[in-house]
Amino acid sequence: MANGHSPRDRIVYAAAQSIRERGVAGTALRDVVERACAPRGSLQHYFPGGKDQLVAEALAWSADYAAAAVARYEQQLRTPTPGALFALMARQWQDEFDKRGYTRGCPLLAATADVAGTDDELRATVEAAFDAWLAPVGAALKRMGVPPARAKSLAVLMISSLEGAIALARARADQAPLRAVVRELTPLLDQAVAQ
Amino acid sequence: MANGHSPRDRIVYAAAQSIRERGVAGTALRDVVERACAPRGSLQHYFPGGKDQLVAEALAWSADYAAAAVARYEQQLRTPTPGALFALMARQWQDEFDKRGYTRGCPLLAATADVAGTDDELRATVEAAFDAWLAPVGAALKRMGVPPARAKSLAVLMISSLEGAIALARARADQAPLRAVVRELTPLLDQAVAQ
DNA sequence: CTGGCAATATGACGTGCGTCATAGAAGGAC
DNA sequence: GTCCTTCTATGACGCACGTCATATTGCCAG
Repeated sequence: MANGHSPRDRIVYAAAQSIRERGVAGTALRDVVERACAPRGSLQHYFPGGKDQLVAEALAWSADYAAAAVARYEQQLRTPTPGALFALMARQWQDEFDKRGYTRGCPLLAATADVAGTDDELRATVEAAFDAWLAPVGAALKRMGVPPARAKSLAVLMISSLEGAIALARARADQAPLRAVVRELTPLLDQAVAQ
Repeated sequence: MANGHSPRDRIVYAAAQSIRERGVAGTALRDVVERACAPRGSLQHYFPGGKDQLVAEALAWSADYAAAAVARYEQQLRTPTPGALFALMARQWQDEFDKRGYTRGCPLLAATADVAGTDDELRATVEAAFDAWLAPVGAALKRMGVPPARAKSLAVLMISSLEGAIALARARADQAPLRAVVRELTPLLDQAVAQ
């Protein structure tokens, strides 16, 4: 963990990973700095806003990461279709579960479940994070030939199904939900280009 | 809250509601008994297994509730099709958000996000809860004419999309994700009967 | 060399948590 | 009545948490 990044970046990253595992309420700052191989004193120095600030930055980082991944997937595709993009997004999670088990989910979903109902400020942060992820998906769909009017709602469908399938996969410790969602959704997604 | 049910039942119910709002880690037992208008001493009497037992029972209760709701929806439908069933399931959440705001989500999803990665015993409980919800959906699809081979994966798609859309709706404090998912998924679901 | 600022180190404080110990009330069985 | 089981009441314990106060280091500008 004590790699080339700055202590501050490592703390944000470690916070994001902890949220993925245990949720926001279950994330302890002492544990985060330890994982980040960072000094405890750095917490109050880099994040004077306390836990809220750190969580907000972790979520923003996660959203940027997801958005960058979407852009990467789009470039990788030889035949760029919505279904293929969705399959690649799901593929990433299957690989994650393969390699590291089912301990980690999506930080945005975890934050939503934990604090969307009680902390409106953090809720707005999560909303912005989801938007930063949905936007590139919708844009990619348009470039693939999906009518602009449908691109947004198809992006919502993709993210919703993916998030739900990730959760189901974790709960069952089985990738089958991810495979099922991809299999069932691919025809619908690719059909949206044809018309 | 001090209605006709027994103190024990009220505690389980209040625990489920608290999990929906704040997640498992964010749920405090002192707060649960207070909401349930139940004596604190009842906690250690009815739930000698501590918080884990209470959470497990709350999740099991939630799953039973969801399963019963599915059965009710199927009966309500004049023209029973998969799309209409899904629309009704989503409709319930839109009404919930309308009446009570976006404070409460799905307890199963919250439990998955919080503890699926750390507590395998509770993870198994969540898995059982999801199965108890998926089973009646799959059975209903079969009765509507969906080929048995597809019924299960379509049920997974429905639950996944619904869960994800609920989360997105909470994060954005907006029902649009639920509407989008229903709109996009209805043709696909109803098409599964025709063939 | 030295002043000053960024960064780190470390201990303490108060709070809220799950849990436990122990005692008391309620009410039927006999 | 008395006894026993079920349920309730209440305080305390230990621990982990977020936060704060306060030193101390490292380092570069002047």
